[in-house]
Amino acid sequence: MRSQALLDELQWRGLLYQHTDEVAGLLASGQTSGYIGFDPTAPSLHIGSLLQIMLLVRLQQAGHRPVALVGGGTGLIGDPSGKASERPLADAAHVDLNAAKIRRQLERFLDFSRANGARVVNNAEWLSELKAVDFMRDVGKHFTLNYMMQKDSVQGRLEGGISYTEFSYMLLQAYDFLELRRRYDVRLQLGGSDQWGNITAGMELIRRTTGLDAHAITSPLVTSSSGAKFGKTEAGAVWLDPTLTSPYQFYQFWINVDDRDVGRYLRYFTVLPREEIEALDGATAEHPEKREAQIALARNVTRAVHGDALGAVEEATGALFGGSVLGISQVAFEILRNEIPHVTIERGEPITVSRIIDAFSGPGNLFESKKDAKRSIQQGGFYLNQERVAPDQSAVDDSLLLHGRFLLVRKGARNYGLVEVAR
RNA sequence: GGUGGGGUGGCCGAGUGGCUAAUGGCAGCAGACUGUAAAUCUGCCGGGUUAACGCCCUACGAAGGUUCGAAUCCUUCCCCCACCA
Repeated sequence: MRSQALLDELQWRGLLYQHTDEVAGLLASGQTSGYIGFDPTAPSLHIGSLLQIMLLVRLQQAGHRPVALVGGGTGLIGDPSGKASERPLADAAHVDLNAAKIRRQLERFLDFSRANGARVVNNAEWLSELKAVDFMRDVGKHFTLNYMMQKDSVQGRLEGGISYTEFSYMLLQAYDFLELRRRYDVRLQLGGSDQWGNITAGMELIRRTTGLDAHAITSPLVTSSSGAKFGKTEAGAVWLDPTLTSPYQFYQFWINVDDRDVGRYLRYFTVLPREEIEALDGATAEHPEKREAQIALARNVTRAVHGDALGAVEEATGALFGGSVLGISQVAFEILRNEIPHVTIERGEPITVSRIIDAFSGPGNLFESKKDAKRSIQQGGFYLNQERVAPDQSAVDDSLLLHGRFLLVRKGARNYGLVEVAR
């Protein structure tokens, strides 16, 4: 019944896309193990993978053992699922390095101590040992070309081309499932809906080679109401690694979620209980301008991913979006310094608009280029201490400095930077 | 291996010798309206420099060449697609 609770829970949260018929029986039969694979082609997981991580968390909460598989082996091949075109091969050194980083990210979400303690494994462990001839005989023989060609991941690529390497990917993932079934009695694989084909290939392989049972659950693709790809911002993906996406930017991503999406995201990405989420749904419907649901979402997810950094982030957010600049305390500025783009100017050096622009221009900075900055000023989108800067303004009066040394820079509605005069 | 078609800015996609930093759409940015939302309207949307007009640099798979001038023509190479072998 505990198991039915898991399926009900996933169902209510909108996380159940497809599953095998017997999965309810499996979950009902007692503690079992389920796994999800994570791709180490990037040095960090992003919020797309966060949904998968949360699936493992929910699995563990329901009393089962979560197994996170880092694809140190499969990452060298490349999963064609959901990809429109062939990707360049990743090099082994990077994949190794990434796998180690991703392992650490996964570890902070899972509990390793309990009876149903989590496990993190790397498929390089067995895939790198695999001999081509053995693989063809032991794995390849169980799949017909016809079966493989029918998979969506392959179908989608017939027009644009797919290499034998990526075409074979599903067999490696199938083999992973088999290995996990043998080694750790893992009977369930979870994943995004695009993984269904790979997962069922694994079930197929397990049945044919061992006769044992295997099961699958997939979650829907996360969408956004605006039609934009979920998890992408103008700056690129939203990463879990604080050096790639600062905790402040991370929090801002969630705070800015569309009213139409926030209820869904609360269900997907937090472990908040049903009543609480439903109350937030009501809050959004009644006084959306208070953004209570967004705040709850941002707070919970940021805490889960960045832990203690949440306090500083909220302090910084309050300072920037809370009210007058004069009310920002010295302490808040010191926090802000670490959360938003920040430059230091020598004391005595004259502060000018162009000096500030230079400091904040560059790829990935507040302004992409100096041209971009000039444009912004021309269009009236550049502010110092929340005061719009006129196109012909060049000097900045020292008296504007807050606490004698801080100057708040803003581009447009919500992009901030901080100038600090060295003491 | 052969024949034919194709590779254009973040994406899609026009453009077949000068009027092309390159039509259009999407995405993005700024302003107005707001709630750090959505929708809508307006403007912007390779980079450097300039108060500005402008000037310069880089760019149409890669490298060469023809030409006063090339995304557009020629050569070689790489990649993709279709058919044939």
